[in-house]
Amino acid sequence: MDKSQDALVLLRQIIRATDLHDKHLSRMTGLTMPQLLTMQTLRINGPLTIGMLAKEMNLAQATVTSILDRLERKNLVRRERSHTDKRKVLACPTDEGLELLKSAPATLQDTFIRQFEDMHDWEQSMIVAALEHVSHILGAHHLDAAPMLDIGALDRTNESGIPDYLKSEQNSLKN
Amino acid sequence: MDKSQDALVLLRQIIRATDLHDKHLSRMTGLTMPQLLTMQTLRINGPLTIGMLAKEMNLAQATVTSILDRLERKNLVRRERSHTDKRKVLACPTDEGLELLKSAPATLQDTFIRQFEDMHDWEQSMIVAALEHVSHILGAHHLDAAPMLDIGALDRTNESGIPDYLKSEQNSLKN
DNA sequence: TTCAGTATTTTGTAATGCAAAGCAATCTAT
DNA sequence: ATAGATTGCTTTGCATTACAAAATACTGAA
Repeated sequence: MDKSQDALVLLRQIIRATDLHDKHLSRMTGLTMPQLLTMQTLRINGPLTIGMLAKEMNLAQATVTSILDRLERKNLVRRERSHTDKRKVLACPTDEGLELLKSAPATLQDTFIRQFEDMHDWEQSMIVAALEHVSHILGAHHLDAAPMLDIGALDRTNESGIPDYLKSEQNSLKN
Repeated sequence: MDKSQDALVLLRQIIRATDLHDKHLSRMTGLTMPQLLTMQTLRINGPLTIGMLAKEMNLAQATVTSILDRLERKNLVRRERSHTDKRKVLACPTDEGLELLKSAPATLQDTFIRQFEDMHDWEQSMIVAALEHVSHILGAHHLDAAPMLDIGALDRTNESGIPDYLKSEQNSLKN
């Protein structure tokens, strides 16, 4: 009958699955979730200033500073001052840090991609279309998101328009 | 071309949107995210023992105890010892607690349901089918999920089978 | 009664998370 | 040039999470 209930339950299942996978990864790597999120964000985006990192992760700068302190102590991240603007500090993942992520158990998106690509072309299209629909309904199509499921937050708003509880500023990318 | 990348980006957008909405709700209600999650869990499930609550939220019992301490101090939750088994303590949302949730801004699922029900029947079916597919791929179809998006975690594993990083015990429901 | 098991709280420690204050570098307008 | 505003990060102080291990309280069975 009520397809909207069905859809909501399925969405919750999906979100929950990624959440549980995150916690699993966290245990495997010995990092806390915020630390893991930080590493993943750096892996995807490359070196970032602390401010950009904080914006990406939707956290206060002070919070990111203390997370980086611990990651640096573990030699997973290195801080490097920008040459062009010495106020800025770049957080760079170390080789050891990247290695840790690589050695982590098969990521959820690996599983997803493998099974997704086994599907018929029309099935793939149907799923993408449906997800687009849902994303639009939730006002999520504005959000800049990396193609990875593992950890639960990249940030950034683009356009105007839809739900207003996302009002971060535009970002200028230049270190 | 690469539809799997598209699908992953869309999924991340969706997950991210619910996360941002959670943080928004958190600010509006003046509760932290774990506190909000606790209240929502109680709203959905009704009074629960501390142990059940912890299992639902995928947290340690000790953690839930301290969260409840603060919610109780705010008069949003009341503790009540079970009569039949005096070891057990039931966490009951107070009227004030339920009121707080009700006065919260329009929930994400309200938006979702409203727009979803405006769609054609075949579109609804397509979306549900696609979500089922995705849920299955992620091994999420086992997860017991309430039909609500607002806050990011209800727990519980059912069957055997798929991804093994969800190994909570079976739950016996009787206070 | 005694004892193993169950349910919760207490204790102790580490990590988040943030606002506000502090500092250093840069920019802007004089 | 240079005072004042701004930007970018860290420090400080505080409240909250989060969890393991120990302590407490109750139950049910031998």
